[in-house]
Amino acid sequence: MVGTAGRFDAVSTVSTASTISTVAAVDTETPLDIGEVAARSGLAPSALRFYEQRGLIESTGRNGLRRTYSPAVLDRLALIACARQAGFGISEIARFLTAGPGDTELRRRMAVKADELDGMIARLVRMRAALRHGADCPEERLVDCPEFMAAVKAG
Amino acid sequence: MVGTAGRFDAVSTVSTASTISTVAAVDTETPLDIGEVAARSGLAPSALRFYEQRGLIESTGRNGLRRTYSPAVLDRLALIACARQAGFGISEIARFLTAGPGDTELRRRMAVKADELDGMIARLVRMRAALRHGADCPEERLVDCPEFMAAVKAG
DNA sequence: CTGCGACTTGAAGCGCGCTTGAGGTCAAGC
DNA sequence: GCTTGACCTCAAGCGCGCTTCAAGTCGCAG
Repeated sequence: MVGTAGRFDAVSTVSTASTISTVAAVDTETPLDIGEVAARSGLAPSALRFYEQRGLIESTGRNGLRRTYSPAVLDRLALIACARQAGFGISEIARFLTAGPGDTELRRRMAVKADELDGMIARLVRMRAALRHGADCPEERLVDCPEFMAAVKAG
Repeated sequence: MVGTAGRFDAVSTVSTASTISTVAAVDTETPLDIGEVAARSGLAPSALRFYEQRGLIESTGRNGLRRTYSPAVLDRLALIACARQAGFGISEIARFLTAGPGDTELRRRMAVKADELDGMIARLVRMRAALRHGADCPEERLVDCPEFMAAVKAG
């Protein structure tokens, strides 16, 4: 159940309601219900509820008791996923997402974070080089390969 | 207590015993006791014990009942930190570190991981761009800034 | 020789990011 | 109309990566 990730199962909602657009253009109006969003984002409904509870996303309404979301939430989820992978915590992301106009403090912290990302990216690039080298390095134990270790040390 | 990270407090061990080397060249022989390693790596002794228990590092002996480590462990810890930041789990890192000669399966997985890092690095780079832009974007709410959102979507 | 303080062990605890369970509600298909 | 099944809420649980606790041991300064 868990391993079997998001499969499409409620595409009907979208395809039935198109009376306006010419082709199959991406609908930015019709609300998606949580199942759809889950399927498209690859996240579990429980995760979406969790995010909503934490203020990362918001539902635009209900269909019965099912949450419905604006299609725009998908972009937002992409952003969240991106930020998560960059090492941001949930509450931190929430702060970024709810950033007001005069929130100079937060903007400053964003710049700081960007600088941190510099270092992180550099480390990841070295890690990647190390892995690539390690993948076909003839050395017995990887740890004994100077090139492998060097890739990590530098920086 | 916790916030007050590793401060030097056992440097005596090293400085007292130097009868050999000419200058203050980095000693690759004299074992470091756990406090030293903790101070130099920025990790807590408990974390070092934890890593040892999980097979990520190994102590070379004891000084009384204190663990002692080869200075080489510092490189290894750097590698581990790097790998951790790249999203590797502890047990996964252990497998990489204990890689044997004929472990082709593991080498293949390293290549896969390297490819995953490609995507990850790309996302981080985009995240960085988004943060840099967001840091001085005049838009009211960051989420409303098309350039900010675009930085995340692409890719 | 006596403290002191940083280490030792093993087990329990914590924060984070969700997931799972119990018990319930609703919309749609038969 | 009734069943089905995906959602609902709220609370508890889980895996990961360490940290903390309790009780004990040791090396070194005074």
